[in-house]
Amino acid sequence: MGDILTNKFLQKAAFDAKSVNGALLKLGIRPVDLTDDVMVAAYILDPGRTNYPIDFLAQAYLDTDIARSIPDGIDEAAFRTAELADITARVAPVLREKLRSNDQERVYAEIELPTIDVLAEMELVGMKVDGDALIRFAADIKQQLEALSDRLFAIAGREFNIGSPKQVGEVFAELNIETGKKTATGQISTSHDVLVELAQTYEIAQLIIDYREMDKLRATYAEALPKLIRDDGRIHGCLNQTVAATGRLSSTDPNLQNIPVRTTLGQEIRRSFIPEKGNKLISADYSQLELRILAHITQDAVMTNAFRDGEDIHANTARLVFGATDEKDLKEKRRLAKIVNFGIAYAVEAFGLSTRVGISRAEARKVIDDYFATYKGIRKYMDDIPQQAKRDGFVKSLFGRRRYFPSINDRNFTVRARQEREAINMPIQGTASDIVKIAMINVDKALRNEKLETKMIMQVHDELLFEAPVNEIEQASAIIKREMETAAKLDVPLIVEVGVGDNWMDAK
DNA sequence: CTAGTCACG
DNA sequence: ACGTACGTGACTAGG
Ligand SMILES: [Mg+2]
Repeated sequence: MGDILTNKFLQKAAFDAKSVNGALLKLGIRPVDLTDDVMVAAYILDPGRTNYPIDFLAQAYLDTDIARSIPDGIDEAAFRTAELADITARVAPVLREKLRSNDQERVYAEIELPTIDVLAEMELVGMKVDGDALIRFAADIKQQLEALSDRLFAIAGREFNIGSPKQVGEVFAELNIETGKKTATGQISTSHDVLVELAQTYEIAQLIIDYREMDKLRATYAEALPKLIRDDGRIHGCLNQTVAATGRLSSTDPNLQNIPVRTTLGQEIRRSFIPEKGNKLISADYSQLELRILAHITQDAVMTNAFRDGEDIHANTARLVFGATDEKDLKEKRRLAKIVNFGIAYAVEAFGLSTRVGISRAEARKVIDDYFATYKGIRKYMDDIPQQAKRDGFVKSLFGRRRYFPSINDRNFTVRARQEREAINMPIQGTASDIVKIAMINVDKALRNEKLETKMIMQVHDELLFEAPVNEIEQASAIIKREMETAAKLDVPLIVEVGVGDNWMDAK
């Protein structure tokens, strides 16, 4: 077996190679050098599926079914394992040929396959978490929640389950508080946006906002995470490579890509992610990655030059599009520009922009028109991509990653418009995913070449997080920054900001 | 199991 | 005139 796995002249295909090599890695055995992962290959061919079970691969690519029953006298687990190996070996060349004819061999072989072992290693290393700090935080929050409950019940004139949107809506009705907005099922909406509006007039709305924030932190993080800390003091979550339709990774069990960072209270959670004694955390994140990619893809001269000149892109937009002049003017217009710059990558319309910025629809319409008048290349892109998707059925990232849009010609306006927005966003988000994966592969390799102990421990879409011995910090930081900034050569520079700290918050 | 909500990029 | 910003995952309530 060992001879087969280490024989360089044999082609070896796996189904879910991260599980295979992760298990080996855990035993201290070097990962197998695999020529194929059929699950990942199927994901690259069509990343829009929810999963890629072996039954599907057999059916779709070999036109066969897996056995409906186990032959007499054969152990079920043994049979299914052999069958999995058989189908994997047979389907691998079929998938390879499809990748080749799609011109996707490089994204598969040079990005996705090398990413697998990097992810396996990251999962194995895990993240150290201060469980006691989280438990203390949870206890503290719980007291505050009880105090808040009492105030809420006093205002409502009765007790109710604050965690139930339905009951919150009922309380609002009893107090004659009009929210205006309804949910998809006709219920009164009590979402954050609605509550912020109501908070202008009603104290209860602000209290519910506060309650929700604290309860979220309590349940999802402060109480959940300590239970997941293993004997080594670390959390070993899963990084999924075949889930997101755009090429991004996803994180589960637990999700470590949505650790709070925005609110002061939430930042306490982030502070509980710490290095081992003698180590520090290094956080490296791309500055404006998606906007830089948008500039590159659209070849918009104005935005491209702004990035080349090292401009503050939002301030630049504020001046060029919205005519900001003096400092005071700039501050407000920069805020608007930032929201528009983000929204553009999601194909925001006047309606969406108006509610986000707090201006009228007519004003929002003018803002978007002015934006496109300045960034003409971006307007062209917004027109071209949906056409491309309608013509080809898919769009692709800079590195050949595809996403299909089967409903982009739907007769239903809403369905069609949604797919058009998804199509507009995909090359941007998809290319960002490509670049970050390339960076992960290259950083990992460079750290190994230099024989450093520094370990990559998390990826959060445009950020890589590392744990490094203190004596390696300078060298590792330089390697990380260099490899991330040179992961792709675009017509605009890629800029990475590196921070070091004794917890995830302070490393920012 | 689905809906509603909210944490992140 | 339609519905209205992309991509995720987890928790709670309620059926
Ligand atoms: Mg960033």
